[in-house]
Amino acid sequence: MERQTRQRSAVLGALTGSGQTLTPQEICHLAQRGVPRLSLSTVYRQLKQLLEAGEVVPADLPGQPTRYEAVCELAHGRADHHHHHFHCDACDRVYPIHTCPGPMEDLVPRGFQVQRHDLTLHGRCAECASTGPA
Amino acid sequence: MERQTRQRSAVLGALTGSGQTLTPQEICHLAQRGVPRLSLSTVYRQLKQLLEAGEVVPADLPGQPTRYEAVCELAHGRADHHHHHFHCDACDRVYPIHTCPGPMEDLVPRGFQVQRHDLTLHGRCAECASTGPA
DNA sequence: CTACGTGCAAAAAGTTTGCAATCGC
DNA sequence: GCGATTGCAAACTTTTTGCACGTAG
Repeated sequence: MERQTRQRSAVLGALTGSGQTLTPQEICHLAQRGVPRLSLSTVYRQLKQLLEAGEVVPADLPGQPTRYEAVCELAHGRADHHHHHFHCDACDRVYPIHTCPGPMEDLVPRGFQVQRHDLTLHGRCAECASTGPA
Repeated sequence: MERQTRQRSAVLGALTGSGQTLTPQEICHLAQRGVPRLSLSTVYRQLKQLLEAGEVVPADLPGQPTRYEAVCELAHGRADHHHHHFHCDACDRVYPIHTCPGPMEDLVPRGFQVQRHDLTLHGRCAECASTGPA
């Protein structure tokens, strides 16, 4: 069903090309390098389709606008790869964390069923930590 | 500086009274039982003051509107008590988790400095798990 | 009495949708 | 050519702000 439009490849290209976890705004700016008249609505619409197609996954960090990341770049080729995020408070970039502290079932009271967990680390990335160790 | 207004106690009362983690909307509805003409703006303004006063802490769950919780009820009396959250996908309630999987420094690449982490568990709470085990 | 707090309405920010024009297939 | 996709503008949601009135101290 999905048509191959310039906008679609520009959106996906912005994500895979950056190898990062981006907000819709950032995606729009990046993708406009290839398609100048690209609108933010189209970015949202394409993101929705790409989500359903499993080519992109959302990364909802607490207290921030939803970001998106390309599956192929960040998930090492596995569509369902479980990973977490590191948010640099200094440069506001988001890095994938491919390790996990392990099962969480023990943390909850009796009777609770844990199906999923999100972990977000905050701090300073290597670059910002070395630049200005505030 | 902070004045003791009916609105202020209604907002704080809604949080402490419920013992839950609530959205500003929920707080407003609850608090309007005592102050019917309470406006949502005032809820936000009081929440901001209560945050600064350390009587309330925000709980930003990924992909959801920000919720707030009263410190005294949920943090066992310690203003800086570190805790996490369990979100029930069925009833949409949020429960505090007072345990923690432990230090997270090992998860990040060399050079990264971890200062903080947020953990959100998702699943079904005891009540919903027993009611209808979907 | 005076200044902070309140309610309302409007604004800002992020996201979704309606619609006519466009473009892939 | 047909129908999905696009761009624009308007709607919607969550949160913030401007302003005149109310009220605590």
